[in-house]
Amino acid sequence: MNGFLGTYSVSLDDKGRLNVPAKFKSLLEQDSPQLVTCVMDGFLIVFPQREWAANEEKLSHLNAFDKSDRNRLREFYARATECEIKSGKVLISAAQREAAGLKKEVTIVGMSKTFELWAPDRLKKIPIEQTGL
Amino acid sequence: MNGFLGTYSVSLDDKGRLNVPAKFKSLLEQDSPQLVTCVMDGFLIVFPQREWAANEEKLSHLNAFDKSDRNRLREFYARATECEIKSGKVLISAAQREAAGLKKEVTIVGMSKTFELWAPDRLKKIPIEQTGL
DNA sequence: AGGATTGTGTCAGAAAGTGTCACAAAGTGT
DNA sequence: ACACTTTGTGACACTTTCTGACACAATCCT
Repeated sequence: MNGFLGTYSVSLDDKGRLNVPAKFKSLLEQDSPQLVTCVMDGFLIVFPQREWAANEEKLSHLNAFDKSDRNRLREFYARATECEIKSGKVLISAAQREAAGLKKEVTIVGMSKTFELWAPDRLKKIPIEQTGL
Repeated sequence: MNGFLGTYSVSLDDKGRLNVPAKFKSLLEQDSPQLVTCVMDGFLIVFPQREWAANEEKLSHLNAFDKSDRNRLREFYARATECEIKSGKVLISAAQREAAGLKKEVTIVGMSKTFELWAPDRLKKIPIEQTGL
């Protein structure tokens, strides 16, 4: 597999753990069990560790002692949580589940380098724009 | 873990001690139990000992006999307090709690090399669009 | 010195996170 | 279509972490 592709429907277990689909799991295992989940506008993005680091890189020019730079850095870091695949599952923290409106059912959408976690009803509301396809 | 990430909500105990989240604790223990807390603009920054030293390094070019440089140095040092993780907890002095408006509930925000302590009501959310994410 | 205040260690119960397993469902090969 | 393999679900027991409290030590004040 070349990247995360497709849409999957999975369910969280009683403790809020996500069972990573087998296809994604095999991709991740080549890398490392480390992931970073990041709250976006109503959904979560899951970055493999390496991919996260690449994004972090882009912020390296910001100055942590400048007030507005610091605010931007904070937004970035505060939304993120480092987590790990354990026994094939990833625990999504209560706060992040809350932020993304995740209950039991979760829709996973592959986005090549990353993938997204959606509450099914939120995803349905996103109109399909012209993709140029 | 590669850095402090994420947002945690913790509570101070009856003596104003902060229970450091386990994920941060494991990061700190690789380093040392020494920390420096520094009052910023309405919140506190917590530096692991080593990170504090690195910042201090950056200030070393300032001239202690220059009036405005000296003012900057004073600001930096005067606001800081050295403290230590003891039995997994860090005592935040009454003065610093006061300055940051910390009562019982505290929001911890990871900032990679450092982390911040906020009174929940002071920490405002910035809409995603303005963050450049 | 005596009493108040502040700081420290510890512990029990609650809450949150983890490993494992049996079964169900889905996918595969013949 | 069948048996077999892989994947996903739900549950349970267990471990770790967090909270709130208490007892005690150190410090400060008068």
